[in-house]
Amino acid sequence: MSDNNQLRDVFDAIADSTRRRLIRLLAETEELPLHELTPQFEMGRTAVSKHLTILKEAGLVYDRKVGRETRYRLNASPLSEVQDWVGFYNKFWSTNMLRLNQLLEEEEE
Amino acid sequence: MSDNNQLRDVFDAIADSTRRRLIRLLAETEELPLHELTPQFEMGRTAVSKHLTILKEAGLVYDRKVGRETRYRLNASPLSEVQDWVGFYNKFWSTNMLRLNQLLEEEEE
DNA sequence: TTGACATGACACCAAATGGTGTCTTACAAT
DNA sequence: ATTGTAAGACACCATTTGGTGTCATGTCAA
Repeated sequence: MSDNNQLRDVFDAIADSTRRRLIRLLAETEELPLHELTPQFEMGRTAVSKHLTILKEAGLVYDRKVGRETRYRLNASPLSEVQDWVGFYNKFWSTNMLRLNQLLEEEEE
Repeated sequence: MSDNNQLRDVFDAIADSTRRRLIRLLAETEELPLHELTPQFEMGRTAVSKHLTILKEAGLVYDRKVGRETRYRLNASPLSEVQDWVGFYNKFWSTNMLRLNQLLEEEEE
């Protein structure tokens, strides 16, 4: 299942380190409003809000309004696409593969 | 181990779908020169070359000159960083976690 | 009801991104 | 020796990105 109606590529969403930190914070604390997330970063509220929008477009966060604040919550399931992708290449950095690379290096035409 | 002298963030390098296709092609064929990679894409040689440079900066490809061609080879090991990162969040999309999300959704304040 | 707070929605800007085309150099082949 | 191919190095350009500041709206609290 997971979310397929994502406007934005998940790989794109996690490319930015600020967004990865946001994911981490939301993983730790379950649900957080913008004004509690902002002071964790050295940038303005608007910038953090934009990053959260991008995460939302990728389906990585949900948001819900509670009073005057908007609380953000992690939805990690789109990350399964990343895990599947990277899992495929796992076999290419096994110890055997590193050995093969060394051999090719030494050969050097 | 793996490569730590990378100029560019691995997450950044794999954010682009063209570069992910390049990684796939190099995983399939072990070693390929630029002029064989280029026709796989709907863009010019220069653009493909730039993408390969970015992959190189992230340590994801090696290149070696053979005659007048430059052959590119995959080095998947920096992808372990991605696998480690995404692996941490695996527990957040287990079936139990999805159930919890549903409950929070229904509650809805 | 007045004032402070949280956020959304813009407009704006500099720098990075992802393409293009051209020129030059190196190498291969005839 | 000449010609064609492979690729590096640029200059160039449009669009996107990642930040800023400001203004408007909605909500809480005194």
